[in-house]
Amino acid sequence: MPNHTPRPGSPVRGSKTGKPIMALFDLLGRNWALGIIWQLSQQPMTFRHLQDSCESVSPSVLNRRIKELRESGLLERGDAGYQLSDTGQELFQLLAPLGNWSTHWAVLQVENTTEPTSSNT
Amino acid sequence: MPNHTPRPGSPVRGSKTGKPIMALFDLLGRNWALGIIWQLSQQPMTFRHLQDSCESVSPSVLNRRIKELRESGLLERGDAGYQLSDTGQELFQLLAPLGNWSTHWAVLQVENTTEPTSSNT
DNA sequence: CTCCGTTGCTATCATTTGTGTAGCGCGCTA
DNA sequence: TAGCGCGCTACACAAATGATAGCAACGGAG
Repeated sequence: MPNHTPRPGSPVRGSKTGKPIMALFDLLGRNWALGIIWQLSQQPMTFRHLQDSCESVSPSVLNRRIKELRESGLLERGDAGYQLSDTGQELFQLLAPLGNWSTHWAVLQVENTTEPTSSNT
Repeated sequence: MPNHTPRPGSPVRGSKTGKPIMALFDLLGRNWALGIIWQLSQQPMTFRHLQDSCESVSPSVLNRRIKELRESGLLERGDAGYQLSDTGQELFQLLAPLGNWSTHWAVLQVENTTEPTSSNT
């Protein structure tokens, strides 16, 4: 079982030091992890609803991410399904600005895409 | 070549809508992407130096991440090697708080690890 | 009770991604 | 010329992910 939830203090994928920030990056740097947190920040969701929100995430991966996020204390089960824990809410507060920034970034990307050569009329 | 740099506005891994936030999450949710940004935020680095900073990243992956981050406008080449672009700096400003929070999170994790049963004195 | 739909979740397997190692071509210095 | 470090590539193997099918449990309707 080479796949384990990254924990600060213990070696993680690519980091033997276990620096908290690296453990966090290992946890969040897995497919759909950030997306799941993002979706759950809006409202608690059932497993299947979460699956629908993340358009095409397979149940195997979703289940793995949920398990990891639960073990990391970011996510928990409630009456309405899965939801962010207090810790998860804290994290989301830090992540939230990425929403606006990403649209700003999108504009820059489109500019660079539509204007490969920029120094003319 | 199924591996392409996620761009806002075009379908990304797991998101056909191409919502900017999802494209960003797709980009950052790849192994070492966040770590590379984190390392480069401290100082520009050469390819090999970056490889050492990220303890065991293989050159193939590092090269891929660099290419993706460059195409995304977050990273560029300078005299001292690779460095964050202005856009990349912007992003890092938003990510920076994660550094402190991750240590806070680490404390919570350790508490839960050392006290598996919590409902006593 | 059976039937039906929904739930969370697992099993399986093909595809994609990452790892680890070796090494190339280049430019520089001596 | 030889030696060095540079960015980067090639290759084979391991790991993670994607996609699909399906199970057991629960609740409500009949």
